[in-house]
Amino acid sequence: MGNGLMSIGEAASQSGVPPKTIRYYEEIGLITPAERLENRYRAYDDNDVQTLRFIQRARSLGFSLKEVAALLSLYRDRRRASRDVKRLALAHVAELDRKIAEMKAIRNTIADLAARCHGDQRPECQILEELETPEPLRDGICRS
Amino acid sequence: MGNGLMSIGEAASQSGVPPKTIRYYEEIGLITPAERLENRYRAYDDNDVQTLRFIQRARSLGFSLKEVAALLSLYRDRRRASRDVKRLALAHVAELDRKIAEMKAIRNTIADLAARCHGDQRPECQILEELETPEPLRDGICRS
DNA sequence: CTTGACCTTCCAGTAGGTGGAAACCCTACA
DNA sequence: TGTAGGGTTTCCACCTACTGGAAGGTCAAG
Repeated sequence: MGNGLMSIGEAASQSGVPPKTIRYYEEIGLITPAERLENRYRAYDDNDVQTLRFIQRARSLGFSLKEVAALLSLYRDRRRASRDVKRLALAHVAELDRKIAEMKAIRNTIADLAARCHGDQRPECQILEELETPEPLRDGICRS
Repeated sequence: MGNGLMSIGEAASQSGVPPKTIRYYEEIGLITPAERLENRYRAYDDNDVQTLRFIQRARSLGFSLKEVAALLSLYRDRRRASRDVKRLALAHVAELDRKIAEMKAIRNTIADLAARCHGDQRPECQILEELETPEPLRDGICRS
């Protein structure tokens, strides 16, 4: 293909998004359906690869596909206000902060229990006892 | 039901596990199939509720259903060594630590980008620019 | 001419449920 | 007696974000 078009495999290796995933993104309408060659193979240009790379990076930063779709439409809109992009990013940060706090609390609860378990041959185990009948909550412990 | 048996709805409200989820747990074999009354309704006793509560707590601490199944079999085994329980708990703590670190790195990357975006009417946006063409990695930034 | 690496489609499965439909059961109330 | 409501039963579909595999088409090299 000397005309700036490439196969799905080439687009995959240039963007970091696997072929299967590219087809999936097309199927769910995240990207516009690729052109087809005579043999029905999908054909991509550098612009498509750019978009795929954009998606790949947004995903690696933990944005959901829905958020990626929003980012993409902002990305393509030359007139967008940066305010809208920032709002989306800050909402994501807030969500991450929430999840991190939750996981930390859970982590500490389990680490706490594990510290009180001898961890030897004997059957007595504070961990199972707590799961069976929990003690009253202490600070930093989250049970939703 | 005066005989210590209760319906799925009652078991649900006593354990905190919704009826649908109880049926689901039965379907996947996490709990043993409930007894049935003449009318084919499921019937639970206090022991079943205890088990459901155990599951509910383990789930709220982020254990996967597979891990919960392992905890349950340890829970039911009076001869188990507390070492085995502790190992499972500590593995979970390690996994949580990994995820927390990953999320923190991602969170900081996005917060960083957002700080460099004006967030006003203008279209220029550092966030989209970074997604389009990333700068070299700096410390604390994770891109998998 | 065959081999192997691509590509195509479709179907199924992952985790952990949730929502809804259609039908049955039981009780209370008019 | 009829009915309205709340439970319960089953089954099927949907959610996220893919991934694996099967069956078949295409193409270039040896």
